[in-house]
Amino acid sequence: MINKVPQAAVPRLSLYYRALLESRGKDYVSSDELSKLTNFTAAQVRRDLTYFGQFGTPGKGYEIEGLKKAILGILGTDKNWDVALVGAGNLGTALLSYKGFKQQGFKILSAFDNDLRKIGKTLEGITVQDISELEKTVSEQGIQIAIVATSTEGAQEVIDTLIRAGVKAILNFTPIRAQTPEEAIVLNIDLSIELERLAYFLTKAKA
Amino acid sequence: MINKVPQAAVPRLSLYYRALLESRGKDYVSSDELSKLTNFTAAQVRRDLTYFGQFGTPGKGYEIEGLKKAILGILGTDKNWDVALVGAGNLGTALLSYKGFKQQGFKILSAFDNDLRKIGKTLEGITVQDISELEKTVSEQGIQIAIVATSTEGAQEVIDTLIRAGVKAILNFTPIRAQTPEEAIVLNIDLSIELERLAYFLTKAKA
DNA sequence: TGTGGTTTGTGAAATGTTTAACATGCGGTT
DNA sequence: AACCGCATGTTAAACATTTCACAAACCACA
Repeated sequence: MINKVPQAAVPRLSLYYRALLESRGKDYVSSDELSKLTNFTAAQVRRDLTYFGQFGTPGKGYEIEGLKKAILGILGTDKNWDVALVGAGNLGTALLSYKGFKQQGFKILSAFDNDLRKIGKTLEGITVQDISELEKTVSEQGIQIAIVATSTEGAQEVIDTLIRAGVKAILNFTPIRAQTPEEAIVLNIDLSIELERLAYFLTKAKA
Repeated sequence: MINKVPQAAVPRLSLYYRALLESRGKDYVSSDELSKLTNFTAAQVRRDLTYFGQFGTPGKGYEIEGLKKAILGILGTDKNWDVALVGAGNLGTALLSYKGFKQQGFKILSAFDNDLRKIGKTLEGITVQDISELEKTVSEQGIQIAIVATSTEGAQEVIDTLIRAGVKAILNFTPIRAQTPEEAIVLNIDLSIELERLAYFLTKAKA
């Protein structure tokens, strides 16, 4: 592939996949139909898919089962992924019980906290371990994905430890912007910033 | 202002603000220093700020207190915003106790659920109300921002109700992509999609 | 008042992404 | 086997965003 894939195309792929799940009973779906299901333009649907290969048949559209498998393969969600959770507070607990993860092949395998009141507790079948065991456990289990839902204070250190343990991809719910090596990725979910974007929208709308 | 503001500039503004908070003790800060604090380029810092006005002094930089106030005004976080929370499950409860919101002037004023076991409970000083009261309460209280942390099933209906009640900005944690009128905004926080982006990164890295 | 050092604000270029438009290719039909 | 209709894949244009590079502006100091 010569062309680079726009970052935004990847989450769109996830949405196309969801749309395909809704198209049961049919064999083929056109970019036009996917467009209506996802609210992206038909041209964008076709363009996005061609970033990754040629999946359609002119005159017919995309064979649904084949395209589903192809997208799973591209995203890597045809495999199961083990995930470590750091921080078993309110948010961490909520994430542990979030149903959507398991559905797409993500399994939280171990959870960690530094709060003695939480360590040893079992939530959703996972026993919360002392954070001092983080590096050893994660590296032994070969976990590559981690979710950080700790307080802000220890977050950079937690992320450093995760990287040392071999984690390559992190979903970070703390407001810090961590420094990480090139070969790792951190996606930040920053709730305050999202609310501020909403406030900006409301403020601007009035002006 | 002739030039349109890129969508991505707004969250960067939030990050500049945070960087300014860390620059205590100084009066002025340069785009170069802000660049180092935020990992954006100095040119981007300057460009972003000029989307909203002229805040700097050539040769000196940006006066910190003035710039802080300016950003607060732009984002609308100089005011307090009341927020409604729909869905008092694990995630909703976690959001209720999330400290970062209050800090930036967002206050969850009321919470709703359709589960009889949750209705009437008081969490963080907020009593969970029956979702049937959603439209009336939210419209009476004049709330403009809502967080949706319900299950997938009722989500579109919840969002429709919020819009009817006058809500203009929604932070949506469910995986649905809601249809809303032009004058409203919905920001989607889709945890499965974020994990899938991570899986894509890991899968691609190997290839 | 003039000069030097510094940093902004901004045209212009470079880069990246989306949309438009259509030639190409495929399947079905006669 | 040839034709028709349809939807893909792709080329080119349009649009959007970021980076570059420098003139203009300001301050400090002599």
